[in-house]
This record gives sequence, structure tokens and C-alpha cells, in this order.
Amino acid sequence: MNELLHLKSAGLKSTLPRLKVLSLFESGNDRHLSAEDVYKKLLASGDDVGLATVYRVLNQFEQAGILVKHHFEGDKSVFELNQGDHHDHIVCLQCGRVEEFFDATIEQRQKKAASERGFELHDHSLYIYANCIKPKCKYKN
Amino acid sequence: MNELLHLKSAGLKSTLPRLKVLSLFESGNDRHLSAEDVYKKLLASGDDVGLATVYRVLNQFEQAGILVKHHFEGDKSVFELNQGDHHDHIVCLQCGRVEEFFDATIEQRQKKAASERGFELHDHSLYIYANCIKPKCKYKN
DNA sequence: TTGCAAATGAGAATGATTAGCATTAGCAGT
DNA sequence: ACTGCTAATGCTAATCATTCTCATTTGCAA
Ligand SMILES: [Mn+2]
Ligand SMILES: [Mn+2]
Ligand SMILES: [Zn+2]
Ligand SMILES: [Zn+2]
Repeated sequence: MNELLHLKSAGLKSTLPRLKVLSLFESGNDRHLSAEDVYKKLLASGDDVGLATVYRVLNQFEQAGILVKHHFEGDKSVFELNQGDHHDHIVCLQCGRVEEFFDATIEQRQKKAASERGFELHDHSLYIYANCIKPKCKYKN
Repeated sequence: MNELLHLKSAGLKSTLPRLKVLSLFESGNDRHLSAEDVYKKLLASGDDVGLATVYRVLNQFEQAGILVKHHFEGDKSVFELNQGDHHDHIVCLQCGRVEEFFDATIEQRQKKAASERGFELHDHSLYIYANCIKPKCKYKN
């Protein structure tokens, strides 16, 4: 019942759509999902939710700190469970595989770059676009 | 007449809209401009171009390597002159000021992060969102 | 000059995301 | 358990940036 705590502490009612979205992310099959991904997965599993509701819930969860939003190359944004650990992403340009990484040196040098120029770092986004080295890459022929 | 060379070598006809867009960037008043920015600036200076043409020209210039496109926080993308030097950006969340920086260590560790995980780095995007430290910040009250 | 492919411009179309609004469903208090 | 009220949902319509269509214009090579 971790989900309920999450929702309650965020001041959000425990509704069916919210629980479904949450458990989708907690099932852990895919960490990074777009609104459309979530919508389709729920439909596929027989759960009826409106696309608008999916968008709303995802944004509410982000504001509540339950999810984190990312903007990978392309138009649509993706969400993932916020597990406290900050990390950045490597995205395969061929198969779309997403790998997570954390580099303390990079983090530190970003802070330094900011402060040296009269800024106080609030946030950053770092995406590495790359190609899987075969044979891992499930390149779409 | 550097512009003409640019265009010719890219296989692009030297048309009025293209020359105007190019000289706008080369005037150097603002390095980072969105399509809308470019459109409005051209209109303001009495030059009539269609918005669609601006979009087309910007993308052609990007493909030709004349401009580089960035996706700062927010929806609209911005372009800047490609002067050969790669750099990343710090964006002030309050006043929108954009500062450029380059950190060899960060670059190198990105490459390493990728190769260590079976990727060949192709590209990356790094944006630092921060707040100007007063009194530099032209915060919009 | 002429001819013609390439480029332009105005507006329609697109695609992701959000807003509006009537209907439904949590849930606090009986 | 029953009421009532507010928040949440689910349509649909609206936004907003960007792209597409296509009739008209323009650069430029012969
Ligand atoms: Mn992640
Ligand atoms: Mn720049
Ligand atoms: Zn791959
Ligand atoms: Zn500022």
C-alpha cells in the first residue's frame, strides 16, 4: 500500500485512474513512458481511462514528486518513477534503448560552471544520444 | 560575402529570405533565436518573409551546418550560428539570459559513460537551468 | 531574354498537450 | 449505510509550434 501513502501525502484522492497509472510505473516493466505509452498500456490491459486524464495524472504526479519528466529527442516527453536518485540518460538513436547513468564529476563540474558565471544551479538536463554497439542493439530493420 | 559561399557550398540558392535570415544571425545582436524571434525581427526591420519560409530556411541551414538547433526548457526551439565550437548552455529561469560554456572534463566523461555501457556517443545536449545572482539578473517583476 | 526547377507565402493540416464543461465518484460527516 | 459536496474524470474543442500543400514568384543557367 505504498501507493496510497504516496497519493495521500500529496493531497490527491485515491482514484482508479491514479492507482492504475501508479501501478503501471511500479510494475517496472518499462521505466520511461510517454503519456501515449501509458494510455495504450492501460487500454491494452482492459482499463478504460481517458487520454486527458492520463496527461493530468502524470503532471500531478510530477508536481507531487512521484514522477520525473524528461524531454528526450523528439516531441513527446516521458516520465519515470522518482526514486530519489538523480541520474542522466543515454538514448540509442537506432533502437531507442535508454540507459541510465550518474557521474559525480559531471554533476560537480556543472555546479561549478554555473557558480563561476554568476548563476545558482537549480536544475539541469543531460541527454547523450548514441548508438548501441552490436549485437546489443535491437535495430529496427 | 561569406554568406554566399555558405549558401552555395550547401547547394542552396541565394535568395532574399535566406540572405536576410543569415545576416540576422551574423549581425550578432542575439545569438539564440527562435523561428518566431527571427520572423518578428525581420518584419520589424521592414523585410517581408513568411513564417513558413523562416522555419524552412532555419532547418535547411541546420542541415547545411550553418546553424545549430537547441531545445531549451519550453516548447519552442532556438537556433544559433554554428561557429565550429561546441558548447553547452546555462539558462536563467528568471530573466532568460543564456550563457555559454565548455567543460572538457564533462565532455570527456560523457564519452566515457557512453562507451563503458556499450554505446558510441553521437551527440549530446546539456542545459543548466539556474538563477542569475543579483544584481545581474534582469528579473521580470 | 527565356525557361524551368527551386523557393516562397498564405493558409490548411498535424501532433502533442491543455482547457472547458457536464457527469461521476471519493470521502467526510452523519 | 446514506447524503452531499468537491474533486476527478472523460469527452470534445482549443492551443501552439511546426509542417505541409499548392498556386505563384524568383534565381539562375543556357
Ligand atoms: Mn531514468
Ligand atoms: Mn550557444
Ligand atoms: Zn540500440
Ligand atoms: Zn537572470
